Formats: sequence, structure tokens, C-alpha cells
Amino acid sequence: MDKQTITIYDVAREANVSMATVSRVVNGNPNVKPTTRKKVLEVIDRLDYRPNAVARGLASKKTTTVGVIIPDVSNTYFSSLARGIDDVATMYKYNIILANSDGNDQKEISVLNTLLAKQVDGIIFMGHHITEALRGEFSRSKTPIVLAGSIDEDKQVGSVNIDYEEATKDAVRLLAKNGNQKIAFVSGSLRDPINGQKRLKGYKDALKEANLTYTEGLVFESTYSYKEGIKLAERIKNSGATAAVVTDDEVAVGILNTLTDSGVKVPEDFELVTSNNSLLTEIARPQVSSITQPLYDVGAVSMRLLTKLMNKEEMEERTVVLPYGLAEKNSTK
Amino acid sequence: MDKQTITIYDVAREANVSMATVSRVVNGNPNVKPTTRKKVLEVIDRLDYRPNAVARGLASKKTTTVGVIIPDVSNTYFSSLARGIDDVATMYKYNIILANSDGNDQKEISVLNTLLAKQVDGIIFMGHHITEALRGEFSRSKTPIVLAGSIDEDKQVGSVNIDYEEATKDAVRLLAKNGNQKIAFVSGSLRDPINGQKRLKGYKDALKEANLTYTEGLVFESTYSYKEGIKLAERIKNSGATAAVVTDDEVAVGILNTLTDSGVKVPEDFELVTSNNSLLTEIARPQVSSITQPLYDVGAVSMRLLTKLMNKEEMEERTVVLPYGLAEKNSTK
DNA sequence: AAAATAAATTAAAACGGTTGCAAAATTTCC
DNA sequence: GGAAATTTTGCAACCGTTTTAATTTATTTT
Repeated sequence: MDKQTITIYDVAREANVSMATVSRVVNGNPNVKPTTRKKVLEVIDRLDYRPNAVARGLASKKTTTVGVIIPDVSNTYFSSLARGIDDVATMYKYNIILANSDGNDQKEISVLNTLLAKQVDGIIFMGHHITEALRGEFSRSKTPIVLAGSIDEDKQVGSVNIDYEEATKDAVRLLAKNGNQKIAFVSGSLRDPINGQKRLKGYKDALKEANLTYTEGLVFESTYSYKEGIKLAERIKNSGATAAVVTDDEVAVGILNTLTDSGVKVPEDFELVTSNNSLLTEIARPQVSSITQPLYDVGAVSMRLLTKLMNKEEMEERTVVLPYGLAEKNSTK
Repeated sequence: MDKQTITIYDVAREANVSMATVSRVVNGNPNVKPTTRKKVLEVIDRLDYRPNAVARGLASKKTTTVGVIIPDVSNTYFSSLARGIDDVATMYKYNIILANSDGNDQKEISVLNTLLAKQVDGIIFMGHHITEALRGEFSRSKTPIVLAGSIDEDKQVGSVNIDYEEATKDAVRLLAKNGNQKIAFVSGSLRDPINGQKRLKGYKDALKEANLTYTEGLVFESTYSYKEGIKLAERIKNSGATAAVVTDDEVAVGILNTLTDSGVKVPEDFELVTSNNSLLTEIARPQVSSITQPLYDVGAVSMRLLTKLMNKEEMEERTVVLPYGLAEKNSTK
């Protein structure tokens, strides 16, 4: 009953050659006489033969598939990276298996293992905090791995990021220059080294530079959501801060809208700089000044780097740092 | 040099059983004596054996992988669907290969073919307009396919959607009820049957119902982007419309912000209803009334439907229509 | 306790390709 | 025209599982 699938063997028979020759034709191997190639191609076309990628994968030990571990595709930050990843993957004839982890330590490990079981040729990992266990899995596996928009001290794997520390510093500098004495730092989990180490350090350093004192009371940790921003607004206002650097656009806009709705004038009474320069910053009124990150490129470059690792190409540096910018809009003076 | 991979054969040898028995243990086949099972599991654990999914796929003709064709992951509408798809996929032990098509006819076909070559067990397709060529590929392949948030007359494949026609009708009814005589219809490409057939029909029907006349001058076709909304605002205003149903939130907010910035009072002078109820509708000021669609669920249900098709379960209906709602916020009176 | 039945296990054939090596065919060179 | 060199081709092992049919072992039945 099954519309039986036609195999390389069928093609070989019809074309009066061996499977080996068909395989060579399919793989563009040059050691085939032009006339033979033509004959085989005709049969392939006539039978509408399509090589079974699974069988190929088994025989060649290459699946032309890479695994992508992502906290949440429906989050624009990550989906922008994902888009960059897929575009470059496609360019190099790879497909991506996309797996959401919710940034959950357990899921990250289990998903990593299923990806390895599926024999992906490489892995791109996006996450917040890399646990010791995960790091262990990373080094155990001989499959190349690249971190995209995620950092880890252990430089065993490749990674692509921007200089979060300097970027945050620039943002705080701007706020300090504008005369703010109390600048809040509103970030996601400080467990994420991007926040807890890089950005926080940038914040502290910039304060010091401006002769401002660091107080824990001005540091706010939150989850990434608009609602969280709304909740936070009151507390930030009460802290006496007159400005804030925020690491997430949703949170930033939540704060902005809440303050504005309660009569606070932005930027006159309160200044705000956020970090991802997403569409939200354009839509909000006033528009929100923001650090700009080349998200798509971070993804694209990660995948490019991964292709090099998969090809075992020699390379200078596997830790890439992309340039960032600062877009001054209307939430800063 | 290669940390050589350990195979089912190694486990068999170490455990003094045949590969077949190991295979049964791994697959939870009950026909294994408990003591044997235990012995094998110990060896598996000791050797840290992990079944090669590619070999399994070849032997069993099942890859526990489904292909997902998506116009653009970085678009929140689709990434919401994608998230629902992946969650249910994970629940049923499937992984997804995600491939962006940009809604491009050519890419859709080529991507479909590589997914089939990779022997995915099923496919979820999201797209705007299904060409004859694509439909041909669909029916040629015996791999189950489900359309998510996409429609096609040809009911050969499964699909999950909301009733776009009724939803649009409801939105227009609301605007008509509020006294608007000239209601604009701002949609994406009319080539997409969701717009060109369903929604447009709902729009026309509602107009008729309210004794309003349909004019082409009030129909605006645009691409889905904030910028496009900005451009459109002026034209819409000049059309004499005092209200609009918009099919995309970015476009809607673009229109809203532009009108507001130019002094038009919303909802007093102009009313607006959009269609996806994304975060943008909350962030914009005033907040935008919107049709509500269970995007995550559309994805989730699509995947659930696909699992049934992959299992060859008998079922009544493979065309699922999920409920929608209408959230009245501040862009309508 | 032998015969019949059921349960557990094994051997070996797929699954559909790739690839190293040897053989065959072709071309080159004197 | 024939040996040597080169290009094409085919053979067959291999990739790591699943799965069927056959065999062995254990359990019931009488």
C-alpha cells in the first residue's frame, strides 16, 4: 500500500551503475565521467529520487543539523538571535533543531542530551546562567558549542556577545552627565553573569567615575516582563532615584508608562535608558533611549563561528565581541 | 584519538546479552526478564551509553522530529505559535526543526523538501498564501501536515485557526455601533486568504449589516510593520474614515501614534481595533482595543493534531477552529 | 515426568546510504 | 602498439539501530 520510497539502489539499477556511482553523483564528487553523471541525473529526475538524510547521516556521521537551545522563542530578544542563526545556518546548508529551555537548569541539560543523541553537528546555546553540571556536559561532549548572547568564564566553548560592561557604563555615564545623583540599576536576575557581573560592574564603575556612591537600595532585580516593570515603578520612585538604566525593554516601558501615568514627567523628572532598543522603545511615548545591540548579528556570527568549529578550522579567537551603540531618544535629556 | 562512541553492541557484550535485548531494554519493551533488564541498565549506566537517534531513525523509520515552516520566527505572532508547538512537541517527545521561509513561495517548497529528506515524522506549516505548487507537494508527500494559523481551501491537510471572518465582523460591528460611518479596513496582503477572503468578507458583511456602503477607497493593503503604519496614517485620515479595523498590531500602533502625534484624539475623533492583542496594545497610549486570538493555543493544538495524524488515529475533523474574543480598551469608545 | 504452552533471548537481516580499496576502462607517452 | 599513468567504476564493509523469525529457557498442564 505504501507508496514505496525509492532508494539509491533503484537509481543504480535503472541507470546501470553501482550505488557508489550514484552516491558520487549525488554528492557532487568530481570523479565521475560526465556522460555517466548525465545518465544518472536523468534517472534521478525520472524516478524523483531524494536521498534519505537519515541514512546519509548514519553513514557519514554528519547530520547537517545543529541544535539551538533557547530560553524562549517567543521572547523577541531571543527570537532575533534565532533568526540570525537560522539565516546563516541555511546559508551553510544546515537546519536547526530549536528547543526551548525556559532557562531551566534541568531542561537545559536534558535538551542538550537529546540534541546530542540526535547527533547534531554543533550546538548554539542561549541561556542565562551556566551551571556547573551543564559546563560538565559541554566539556564531555566533543560536539562544538557556541554561546550566543550568553557568557561563561570557562572559555572552552565559543561565544558571541557585546561588551555589556562598557555598554552599561556608557548608559550610566550619560545619566550622570545629565546631573542625576541617584541612578537606579534595574536588571534581570543577578545570577546571570551578564547582569550580576558585567553590567553591574559597568554600573558601579560609572558611578565611581562620576563620584557617585553605590547603594544596594538602588539596585532592583526583576523578571523580564512589562507587568514587573509596572510593579517596580513605585519602588523605584520611592528610592529617590531620578534615573534608571534598565536591562530589559518590557520592564523599562512598564516603568515608563507607570511613572508617566502617575504624573511624573519623563525625561524632565526622570530619565531612562534601556538595553535592547526593540520596537517597544519606538512605540512608547516618550520614545526610550537605549543601548543598541546587533541581536540578529550576534545570532548570525554565532552560527558562522560554529560552522568554523564544525569544520575544524583553525582560528585565533573563539570569543567574539560585537560593537554596540547608544541611541539617545526622548527619555533622556 | 576520537573518544570513541559506545554503541549498543558494547553494552550487549558487557552485559552478556544480545543487542536485541539491549534494544528492548532501551525501548521499554516488556518482554525482558526483570533481572536481565536490571543487568543491562547497570551496564548502560556504567558505560554512559546513549542510543544514536540517527541509527534508530533509519531502522525504525521514525525520527521523532517534526518540521516547522514559519515565515519569520522573529515576528511575535509566529513565535507565539512556535512556542505552543514546541511545548506540545516536547510533551510528546518530539523535537522540531524550525525553518524560516519569509513567506517566499520558492523557499517554502525547497524547505519542505529538505525537511522531507530529513525524514521528519510530520510538518507544521505556517504561511500566508499556499500556492498550487506547494499544495502539490503537500498531497504528493505521505507525511502528515498541519497548517497553523493559515488556511487553505483544499482540506487535504489539517489546520487550526480562529474564525477570522466572524472576528472581523465583531470588530466592525463595534465600530459601526459607535456611530462610525466610514470604517477603514487595513490588512496585510489580500493574497493571503485570511485577509483577502475571510476578514474582508467579515468586514463587508458587517458593513452591510449596518447599512454602510462598501468602498474600495477604505481598504488599505500593507505589509506588517510599524513603519508601514506610520506611512498609512495620513492616507487613512484623508480617506475620511473615522475608524479602522487593522489586522496587525504593529501597523495599528503605527497608525495610532502618528494620528495622536498629529493631534487627532483617539478614541474621540478616531477609533481603532486591531487583531492580535499583543503587548503592543497594552503599551500604546491609549491602549488599543483588539480581537484576541489564542496564539499559543493555535500552535499547541496544531501540534497535538499532528501527533494524532502521525499516530494514524481516526478522527472526526481535522479542521479545528478555536474561539476568539474582543478586548475593548481605550482606542474605542 | 513428559508434553504443551508461554516467555525470554538470539541471530541475522534489514534500514539507505558513504567510502576505502581494488579492478576496469581510458588516456598518455615513447 | 603496448606499458605506464590516470581516470572511472564497482565491491563490499560499515554506520548503529530495530525487528522478524527461530531458538532456547522457563512455566503449566495433564
